[in-house]
Parts: sequence; structure tokens; C-alpha cells
Amino acid sequence: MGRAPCCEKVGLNRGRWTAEEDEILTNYIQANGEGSWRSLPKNAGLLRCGKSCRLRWINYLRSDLKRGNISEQEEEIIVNLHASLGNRWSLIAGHLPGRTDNEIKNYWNCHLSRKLHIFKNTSGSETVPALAGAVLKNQKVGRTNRSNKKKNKSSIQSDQSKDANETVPRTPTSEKETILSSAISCEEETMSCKVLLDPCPKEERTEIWPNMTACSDVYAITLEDGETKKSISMLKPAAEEFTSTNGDFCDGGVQGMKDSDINLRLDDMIMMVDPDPDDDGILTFHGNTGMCGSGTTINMDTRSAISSDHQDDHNQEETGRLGMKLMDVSNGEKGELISGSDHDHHDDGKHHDWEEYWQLLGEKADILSCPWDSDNNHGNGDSCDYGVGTSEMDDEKHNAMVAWLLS
DNA sequence: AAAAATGGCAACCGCAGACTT
DNA sequence: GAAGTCTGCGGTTGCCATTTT
Repeated sequence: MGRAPCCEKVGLNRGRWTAEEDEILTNYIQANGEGSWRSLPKNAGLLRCGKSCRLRWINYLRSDLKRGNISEQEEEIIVNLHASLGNRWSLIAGHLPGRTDNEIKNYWNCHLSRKLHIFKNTSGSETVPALAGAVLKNQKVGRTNRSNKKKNKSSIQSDQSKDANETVPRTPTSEKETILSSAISCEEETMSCKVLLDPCPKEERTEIWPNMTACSDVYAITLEDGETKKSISMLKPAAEEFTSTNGDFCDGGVQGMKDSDINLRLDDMIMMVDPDPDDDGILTFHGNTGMCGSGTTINMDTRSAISSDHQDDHNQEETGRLGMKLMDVSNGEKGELISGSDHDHHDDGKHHDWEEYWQLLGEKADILSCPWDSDNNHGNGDSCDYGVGTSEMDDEKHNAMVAWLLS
């Protein structure tokens, strides 16, 4: 069935609203209330599309709108909510009284995504935090040069369509989102895991890890279980520290980071995530964009932690903890327990084949449709022989990996 | 001083779910 | 249950002001 147009566009005004139109619309809504947008223009005597009227009212004329710049507190809320909600601007706006989804969306596209872009570019090519990349990738924005856009509209459009093929869907529906952001899902939704960008006040960082004075950023994983909320902070070392003692951080660790830090983090994570290892560790993992934000860090830290903490004793208890239950996210059927024991870093010096693991994971979880089987995602062996390129590992793969490590 | 680039905001478009007939 | 309509959402584009070259 073809969708009928919302209105006849012939003979209607478009573009900027005049003060007179604003007044007519305001007066009409004050007298008759909101709603019936389709018939409103006709009844009010406006030569506008109903949708246009609604948009004008919601985004500009409503009396309860807050004017002025977005405050730091509001920005923090936006960043945090975006980390957990993604581009659901209306939901985010719901937490910011007086702000509209359009306003927040514009603010994000103009300010925050640029900040993240800068963050990305100043973090070093080898240690690009996936957050910036993920955000930009998910949004597919990255404000382009308007002039160039005008000049090269056709080429830009072809590039966009190309991007669309290479990146995640631009607006996941709830179902799609379940698949995308919860590439790994567990039996029941009893907890959710979110990674928030830098929600930890700077002064608290030194309290958490006083020997990490050069930390440039803190990420936090927030676990929510009904009313309770637990947070785990993840530190991102300053760029200059983000190298290993021998050039291979997987084996050598990270300068400026002590093993105790790393182990503490993993232990904390395990305790937080799975306080009772005997249960099935029922968890659900959400928030792909946010989680991607700490991609490099978490990836590196947890691997390092595993290699230092668990490489010598992959006993059943530990691997049981690290195992996960998967379900087919597309049909809701439960999957079988997959243990990570065969894919970890063993003390024979060999790194077992993660690619096999991911393949298995994909089969079990029915997430093969996720676009992470690019050759670019295959480990090159230079930086780490886990079969997964660190900076190139894509979001879904990364999410799944972290979820696996956490669960 | 002029042109180009950039920033910021407002508005439009198309899609999809909810609702109605 | 199907068809039609309404509404809301997110992505994109247009326009204008400001800044940079």
C-alpha cells in the first residue's frame, strides 16, 4: 500500500516561518490545543503542511522550551544518555526538560561529534578510541563541508550510499537494535551493561587509581540490575603511555600501568558482572556505541589481564565464568554454553584461534549478518595474535568480545 | 574587501509504528 | 484482518551569519 502524502504540497508555504504565521499557529493551538495536525493548517488558515506546523510548534513555539546554550550539565547528560541510548534523540530529550530532540540532535552533530572526532585524531593513529569512530560511524554525520557538498553533490551522494553499505544501519529499530547492540545476549534481561564516556569526575580518578596520574580519560561500565547500579571505571592511559614495553602490548603490558591495576580491573569486572560464578551469569549487554568508545582500552586491558592473570591456569572454574550462554537473537531460542577456554592465551605461548571462536560465536548466536567479517578485521599478527585487529576490530565484534570477557 | 569555508539552527523528507475505519 | 490515516522520529538539507583565507 502506498503511503498517502501528509498533505497537498501544492500552493503551500515552505521554508522559514514568518512572525505572522507563528502568531496564527500559536493563537490557534492556545485556543484549540495540540493535535489534529493534518486539519490544523486548514482550520487555522495557514498555508502550511500539518507536519510543518507540528514541527514549528514543538521545536520553536512551545512555551515550555528552554532557550540558550546547552549547559555543561546538559551536555554531560546528553553524552551519557547517548552512550546508552544511541541516537534516540527524543528519549534523550525526555531527560532534558525544555530541550527538543531536534535541538539535541543538532547539538550533538555540531558540537559533540566534533569533539569526539578531535579526540580521535589526537589519540594517535594506533590507539584510536573506537568511541569516536563508532559514534561517527553510527551517525554517519561528521559534518561535511556544505560548500563542497553543493559542488559535489552527486559524488557525495554516491559516497553516502557507499557508506551506508559499509556501516551499520542508520536508525536501528528496536528489533534491529537488539541484534546490533546485543550481538551477544543471554537468557534473560536481568542486567544491562553500559559504558559511559567519562562520567567519572576527574578528582575521583586519582582516588580510584592513584598511580594512574597520567590518565587522560576514564570510562565507566555501569551495570544496572533493577534498582541497583554498579559502576566500574576503565582507565585510558595518556597517549604517550599507550605503548607497551616491547611494542606488543598484548605481551608486554602497558607502561605506566601496573599489573595490579590490570588485575584489579578484571577482578572487579568479574565480581561486578558475575558476583556468583555458580549461577549462569545472566547478563544482557547493551550500548554498542558507548561500549565501542572504550574499545581499545577495554580490549587491551582485559586481554592483558587475561594474559597475566589467567594464562597459567585456565581451570574450569575460571573458564566457566568466562563462558557465556548465547541465544539466537533472531528467534529467541537459547543457545548452548560456549566456553572461552580453548580460545584464550595459553602458557605454551600460542594464542588460540579467535577467529574460529568468532565464527563459532556467530553461528551460535546467529549474528553472522553483522558486518564484521571483513578481512580488515582479521588480525595481522603485528600487534596481537588474537586473530582480531585491535584498532580495526569493528563494533559488533568488539562488543561481543567484551561481553564475552565480562560474562 | 571579497570569496570561501565553517557554524548553527530551522525545516523538510521519508519511514515506521500506532491508531482508526 | 486489511486498508487508510495520523503521528513521531531520525537523517538530511537549506539558509543565513560568522569566521577565515
